[in-house]
Amino acid sequence: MGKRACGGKRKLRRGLWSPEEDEKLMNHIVKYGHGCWSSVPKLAGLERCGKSCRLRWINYLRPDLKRGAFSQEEEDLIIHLHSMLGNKWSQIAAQLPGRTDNEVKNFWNSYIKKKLRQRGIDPATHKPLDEAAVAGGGGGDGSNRTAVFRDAELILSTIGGAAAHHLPAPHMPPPESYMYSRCSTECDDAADVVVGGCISDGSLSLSEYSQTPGFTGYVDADALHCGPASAVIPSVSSSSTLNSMAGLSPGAAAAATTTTTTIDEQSTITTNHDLPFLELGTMSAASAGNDHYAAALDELKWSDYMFDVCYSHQLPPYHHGIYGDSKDRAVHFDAHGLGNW
DNA sequence: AATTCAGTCAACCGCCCAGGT
DNA sequence: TACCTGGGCGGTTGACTGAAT
Repeated sequence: MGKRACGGKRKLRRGLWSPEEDEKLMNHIVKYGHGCWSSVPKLAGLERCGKSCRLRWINYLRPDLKRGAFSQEEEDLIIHLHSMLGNKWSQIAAQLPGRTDNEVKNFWNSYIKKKLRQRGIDPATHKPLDEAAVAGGGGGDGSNRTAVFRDAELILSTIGGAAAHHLPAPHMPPPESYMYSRCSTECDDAADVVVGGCISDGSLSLSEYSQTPGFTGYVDADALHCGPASAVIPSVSSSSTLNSMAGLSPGAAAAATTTTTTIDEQSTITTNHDLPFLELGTMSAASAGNDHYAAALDELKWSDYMFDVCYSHQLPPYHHGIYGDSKDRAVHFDAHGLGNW
């Protein structure tokens, strides 16, 4: 099985994308949508394979990307989700608006993994390292995640600071903002797991992970394979949702990301997925004085800049150079068809 | 100033899965 | 039912960059 890597007979370009290629791809998708990815390169006049175009779009050109530094809340959420899902980067990223699976994966591998190890936690199992070793060398697939993970405790004991108190210690009752819903199937491996201070008595899903007034992270119940009783919570970071939003204007898309979703018969939660740049700005405002957020703001890259400016001035994006970063790769895009967003 | 090293991140590769024929 | 194709995902690689020596 398995297909050949893209390329085939044609000699296709590989490696880093040039600004010109980005422009071609962006203009094409803005005008026509991506449709069938394999036809995109031809239609867009690119000597790339469809896969490469898709990846470039999803990981870099997509207008809803947040970029910039991960916030403490995002980091906490990633750790929690990883303890439940393992290396399901796409599912984890789906709960982090504006983040891509690649970004989350890189962040995990380059930063969180190391941080957990330094704290004596096996990043694969979320157990103490010595315990993980006894358990049989720690199996790197995360399949043995079900016994004990104390990320909340870890975070509380290590980061101090603003975000820590938003996570309950394992012995503390959860704040009201934590809402759990029972799921019917496929969550058995979560049995007896300590999650944010609650020990479930069986199937468990963390349906809302609300930590700060300015930040709400969501666990897509479907992403947790928690059965049909759970509702799907839209996430603007998922590519499927992005596709569905392709027909919306930015304003409409922003509006569309504010939804009310019924989780089960007892619980109703209101999601408030602001667009990424707005969210980051909100977090920053809510966390004034927190250097972490200040740093995050400082590291805003082109997408944040571009969309901030465009939305706030009711302008279509891409009138501004999209490469607002230090690489100084100014490119201007054709604004036609942006009503499609 | 030059070199080495480590960290980050964009991109590719190979596999799996779903849908169509 | 078997095969084919496209989309998607996770793992890995390699270029780039900044810090350390």
